[in-house]
Amino acid sequence: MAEPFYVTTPIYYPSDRLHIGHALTTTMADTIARYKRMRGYDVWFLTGSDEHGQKIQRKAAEAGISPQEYVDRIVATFQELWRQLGISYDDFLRTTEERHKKAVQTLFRRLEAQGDIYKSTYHGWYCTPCETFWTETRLAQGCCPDCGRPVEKVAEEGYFFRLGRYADQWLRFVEENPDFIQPPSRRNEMISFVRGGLEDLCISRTTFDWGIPVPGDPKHVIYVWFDALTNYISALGWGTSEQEKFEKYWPAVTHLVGKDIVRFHTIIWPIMLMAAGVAPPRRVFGHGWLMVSGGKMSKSKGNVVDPMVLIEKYGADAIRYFLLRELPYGADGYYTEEALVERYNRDLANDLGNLFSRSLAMVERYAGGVVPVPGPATERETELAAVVRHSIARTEQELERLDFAGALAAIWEVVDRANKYVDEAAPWNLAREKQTERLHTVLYHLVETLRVLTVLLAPFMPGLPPRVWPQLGLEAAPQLQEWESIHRWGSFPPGAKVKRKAPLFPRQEGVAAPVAEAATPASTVPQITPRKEVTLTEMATVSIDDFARLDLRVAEVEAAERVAGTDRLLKLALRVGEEERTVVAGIAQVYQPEELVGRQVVLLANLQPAKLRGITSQGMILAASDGEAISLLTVDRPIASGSKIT
RNA sequence: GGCGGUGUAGCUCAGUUGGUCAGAGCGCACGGUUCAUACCCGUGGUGUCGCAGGUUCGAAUCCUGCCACCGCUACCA
Repeated sequence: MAEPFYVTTPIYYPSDRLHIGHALTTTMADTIARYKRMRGYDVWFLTGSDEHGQKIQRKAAEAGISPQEYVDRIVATFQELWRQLGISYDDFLRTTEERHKKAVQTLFRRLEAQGDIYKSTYHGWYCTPCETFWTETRLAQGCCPDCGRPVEKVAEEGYFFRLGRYADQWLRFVEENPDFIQPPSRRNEMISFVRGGLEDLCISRTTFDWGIPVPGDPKHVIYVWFDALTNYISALGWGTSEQEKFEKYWPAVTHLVGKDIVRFHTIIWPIMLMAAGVAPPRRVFGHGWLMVSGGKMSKSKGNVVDPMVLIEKYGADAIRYFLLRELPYGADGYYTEEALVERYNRDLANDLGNLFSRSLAMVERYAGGVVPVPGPATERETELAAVVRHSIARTEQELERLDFAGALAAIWEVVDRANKYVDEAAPWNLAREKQTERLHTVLYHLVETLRVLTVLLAPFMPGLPPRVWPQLGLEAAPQLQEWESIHRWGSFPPGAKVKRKAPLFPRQEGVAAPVAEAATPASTVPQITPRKEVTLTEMATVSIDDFARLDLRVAEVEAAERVAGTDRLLKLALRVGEEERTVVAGIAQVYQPEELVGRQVVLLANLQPAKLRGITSQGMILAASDGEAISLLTVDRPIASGSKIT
């Protein structure tokens, strides 16, 4: 019986599109889910959407549609983002689903029947300009502590959950389970919060009706946290006649949440469960925020970063890598596009991608593309193997504690060591001196290192292995792609045919380097500087060899159509000699599809394929642009399709 | 206001119980190499370890005070 592992993200609120911060939590969850699957766990990965509440109701009304229709539309964008990011969730729970509503009502009835829920009146202080509730204790001379203006006393009839009754039980639980709340700094905060005394929690509202009705009192709807948190068990079938999933996966759960909602997950949620006689979750991890210019992302600050745009530009793997690499354990990280490009170029292009590139190039050049039989290992190989072994152990450790940045740092120990190994072993010298056995030993250890790296990186960058295995000639050897196999150093089968292809992560050129600011204070969030236009004089010169690396071809447009939902993109079917290519081009504002058919255009044929709007674009059509006008490059007189441009 | 935390090279940060603990990565400078995506490898400098006292043979590491910054302080998705 495989050990169960259940991982969840928060269910996101579909009042708006998701931003890069949501992608962070979900990417973390996906990475740990993929890792645990590779380790043989029986994994269940849940995400979803929290669809009730006043804000949704209001937004839907503004849009002139029903709340359900409104959330249906937004949730579709969620699911599209997760698809593009490669999120491998097993279930997507929507709180408007019957299965969820039933579970919430069952839980409500149960707690009410045992006296843990009662009807009373909610009192609080409300600052109308700030739209914020305050408790008595936090008021500054009876006024709003934020703006100093007077506050209003508000009272509303509501149902209350007896949180306070369980404070001691909670403290005992947390004491007996020191790893329950992570990181420890959050744990301490929560403990001191509970020690300060727990008040009962108001869990219903009467001011709107887009929600789950209170059983037997439909004037009230069940409010936010009682509704939302229950998703973690309603999705497993809790409280129904079909709750095998609940029995299997609960409470072996890891809840991943942002630091802003740690309290709800570590205090309210476990107490709801305790009251219901259900075991509390095993682990709640509160990660930091991804900060952007101006602090936390928010629509009003206008600093929201759309992950979809970044995925189109840099690829899902690169975005996942950045998100996972940039947040030190439990702390905040900082996003700027420059930081993203710098990470990308340094870690992915220069170090990792280039290691694959140079290694495979040498196997092709010095061994005819066939992985050779290694000779006896020397101290160099022993040391390389030791670094690999250490890195694997550390990666596993860091992943268990959800330190993704630490795990990636551990993996890069191998990347760095392997690059150094190439330099020390200098295969080009061995080839020149005809030290064939030694040369074969080095090449073998290089490809074995690439294999291990690919397995290690699979949970982080799921798009990588499918691109790498064919290059290593291992696409038909699934057992060598498994996690367990990397514990057996030297498993790479000699005789495999490698096939070097385009760089895995081509360098991102043309984005302005970060402006060197003198002594930026540590507390200052880096500013996002607009992308700089590169002028002629600023471009570095290239050699004729650099130019020769571009495979430019004449292609004929066979068909063209607009890409639905965009106003700039055209999908083109091209004939390049004998070959057919699909290319997406951003020229729809200037060119009509029908005027392009039959024309000859210039194609950059060996550009790394990219997905645009879900369509894989296999190359790029060249065009001139002065910022507004666009003019396609074409040939001066007709010539055979597929002709090379030199 | 209350509770907790942080302050170490230009930047981001490691530094268990006090004695090679003054470090890593990035950036910068110089050198090497040519397999590779102008990439990789090596070498190097800078720090009064927030400030001021104290304990100790000895403190970045313990104690006190001060300064600065951050987190939590309930019904907000």
